[in-house]
Amino acid sequence: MLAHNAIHSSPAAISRVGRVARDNKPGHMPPAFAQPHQVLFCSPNKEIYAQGERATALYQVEFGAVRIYRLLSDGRRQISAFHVAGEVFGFEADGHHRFFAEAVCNSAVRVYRLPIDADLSRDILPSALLALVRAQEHLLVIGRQNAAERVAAFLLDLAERQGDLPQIELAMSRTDIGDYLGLTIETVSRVFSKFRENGHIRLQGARTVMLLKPEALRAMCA
Amino acid sequence: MLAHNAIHSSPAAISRVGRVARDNKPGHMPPAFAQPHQVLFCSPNKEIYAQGERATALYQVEFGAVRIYRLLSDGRRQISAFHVAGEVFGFEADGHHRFFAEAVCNSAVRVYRLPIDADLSRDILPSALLALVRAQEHLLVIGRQNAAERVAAFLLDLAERQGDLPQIELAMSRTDIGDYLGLTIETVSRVFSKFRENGHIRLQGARTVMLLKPEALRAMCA
DNA sequence: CGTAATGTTGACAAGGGTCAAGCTTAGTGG
DNA sequence: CCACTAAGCTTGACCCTTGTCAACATTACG
Repeated sequence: MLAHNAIHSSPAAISRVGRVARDNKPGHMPPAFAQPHQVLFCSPNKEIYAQGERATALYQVEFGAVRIYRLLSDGRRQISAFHVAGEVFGFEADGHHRFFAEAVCNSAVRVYRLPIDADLSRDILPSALLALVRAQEHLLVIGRQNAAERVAAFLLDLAERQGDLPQIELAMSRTDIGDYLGLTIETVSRVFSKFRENGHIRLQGARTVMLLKPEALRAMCA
Repeated sequence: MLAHNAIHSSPAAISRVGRVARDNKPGHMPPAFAQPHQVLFCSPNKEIYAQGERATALYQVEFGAVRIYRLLSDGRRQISAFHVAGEVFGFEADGHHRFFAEAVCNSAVRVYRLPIDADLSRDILPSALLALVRAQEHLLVIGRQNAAERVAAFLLDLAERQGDLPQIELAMSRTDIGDYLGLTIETVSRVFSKFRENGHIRLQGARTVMLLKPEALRAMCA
């Protein structure tokens, strides 16, 4: 079952791109943190941390996108979240990572080594709670919505996070989308095609989506 | 789809059972909080808070069980978590509840009104992170595991939370289990029957489960 | 321009949903 | 104490959505 999407190319260790200048880009990061200890530049599929590793830092996406996922022993994968610019990830309950984190595309990630001081830890609670609410809402999508509803919810969520522009750039492959929505790539692809035929979206290549009727999509996810 | 489990009888308002004696039961609550502002006694299906309400408190289960859930407009329900004795719930990202919380069975819930003072808020971060990890792990179960694997994971999780005794008391109905696992009651029932036929479990009535071969169940969820 | 990775589409199969009937259990009242 | 009832649970028959397998198209890249 689903063995075809078991292949992931991320044996590479974390490459520290060392302390770099980060005094630029003032204040377009939502929870404007203090100086990160370092900034990590990642090419696609670069591993940021792995399941089982000790959790030594929190991370904030500067640009690009990151996937958080888990694997079953037979290779089935569930992506629990995508994180884009400004979002914080890497929270763990007991000092070691229960998930993998990888760059989806060329990305930069700010690294805040633990322990985080008291001021900062007040700032991160909202980020943790946001992640919790997102995960719980995603449970509803995966647990109770059909394929079309899941894809509609996904597209609307992305559009909202990209500033509600009608045109969306998908950083992730169909495999990623399937593993996020609990579907196969074939089903994802068929839903995209159906949406195109219905006039709900326009596709310019596989990764550029224009939402022609966002209301129609919104109506689907009730 | 799934309209048969849309009926929920909880129009009742929250009944405050006022300040009661709570100096008893010392220190068997994992995150030993200070005095709660009140303790709420709940009969089955009593609403603790509703989606849309302002979040005014955090809650800790004293005994019994609580379900956290969301509804789609057509009545489909997804239970994102069950909470049992000692667990804290009610975290929200922006001051209002995105979910419903109801007692599953006769229960008592400690109420800590917001804002929580600084000392306490340090204590609650671990609870929030635990809830986040649980939700993300549940995503894997719902997104990528089949019916038998989901039920196996559910039974093992319950057993672990009840102290790893071989005998489990289910506080919740098949409908609740189905809505937690993203399955119908019929499928849940069939999996229970299959596990009984395989000798993995013994059922004494519908709500008492003995795990005869926990290793076999464990092997299923990889 | 050629090759590999990614995406699309079709035919078919299967897991789980739907509908319906019957069974168990707990609760109630005679 | 037992019969009656209603709610919850189980089981069967059938069917639909989505997964599987395969072929082909498209895109990205060297």
